[in-house]
Amino acid sequence: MNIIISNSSSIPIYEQIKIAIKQAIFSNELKEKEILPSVRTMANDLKISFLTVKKAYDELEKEGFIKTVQGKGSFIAPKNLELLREEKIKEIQKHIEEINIIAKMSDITKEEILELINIIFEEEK
Amino acid sequence: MNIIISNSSSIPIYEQIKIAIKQAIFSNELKEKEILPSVRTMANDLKISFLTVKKAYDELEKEGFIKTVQGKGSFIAPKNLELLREEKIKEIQKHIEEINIIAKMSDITKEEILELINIIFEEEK
DNA sequence: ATACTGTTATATATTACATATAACAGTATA
DNA sequence: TATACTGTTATATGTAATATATAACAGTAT
Repeated sequence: MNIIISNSSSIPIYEQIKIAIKQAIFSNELKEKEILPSVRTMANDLKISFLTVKKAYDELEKEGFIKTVQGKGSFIAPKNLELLREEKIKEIQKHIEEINIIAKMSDITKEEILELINIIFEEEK
Repeated sequence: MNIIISNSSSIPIYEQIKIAIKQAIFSNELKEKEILPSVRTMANDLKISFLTVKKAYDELEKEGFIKTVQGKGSFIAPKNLELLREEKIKEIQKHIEEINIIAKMSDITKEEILELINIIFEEEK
């Protein structure tokens, strides 16, 4: 579990931790039932407060990505690929909504956007 | 100039004002050299502090959308539509690149994304 | 017992956002 | 020139989100 955080980022630290863990789950670097670093261990490693790590873990648990047991630790939840996919689709939706706002403000047509998508998506084929 | 703001939104009030004015500029509701409501007038209308309106105006000026003269008021800047368009297209490109990365990581197909675009873009028609 | 886990409560600090108030400065005009 | 508008600046206050420090408490494993 290798996490790099930046305290100069506008993204809160606990959010950076959440993103890193989610990505590790998706890339299978963290597998089902695997134990995560304890809140204090990760806090020491990252030189931050354990309360910040706890906040990240609490939210990950609420979102169904991990399962925490007092006295034992936090574990990767039986992975729900569909959940991860839904998360990613939501991220994409947010980007599209942003694009929609910009496009409407600037008289950029859907056709122009589709063209950009074609160019960018085919680039690395 | 009709602006509706929500103080329960997660978007700051000054940001909501900026967005509303930018949209009014692009939709030509506000034309070049047209005067905007004074900071105090808009503050009264929206029942907010004039300092919040001033913050919005200050940022709009920095971004080149309006021009403020002490004692006179704030005016819509001579607009360079093509330049603004190019900037907006670049913003959209960045979003599409982000989408591309997420999609490739999560096995989300271009077709699924195009479907999302259709849904989101048609929503308010 | 001990040494790990997580949990909770209290307090403090910083930053962004928003407000209130007062005083100051530029512009237009009756 | 007095006035009534403009914008500007300084000071102070308040709230919420984020992050920290510290201490005490509770569960688990050996």
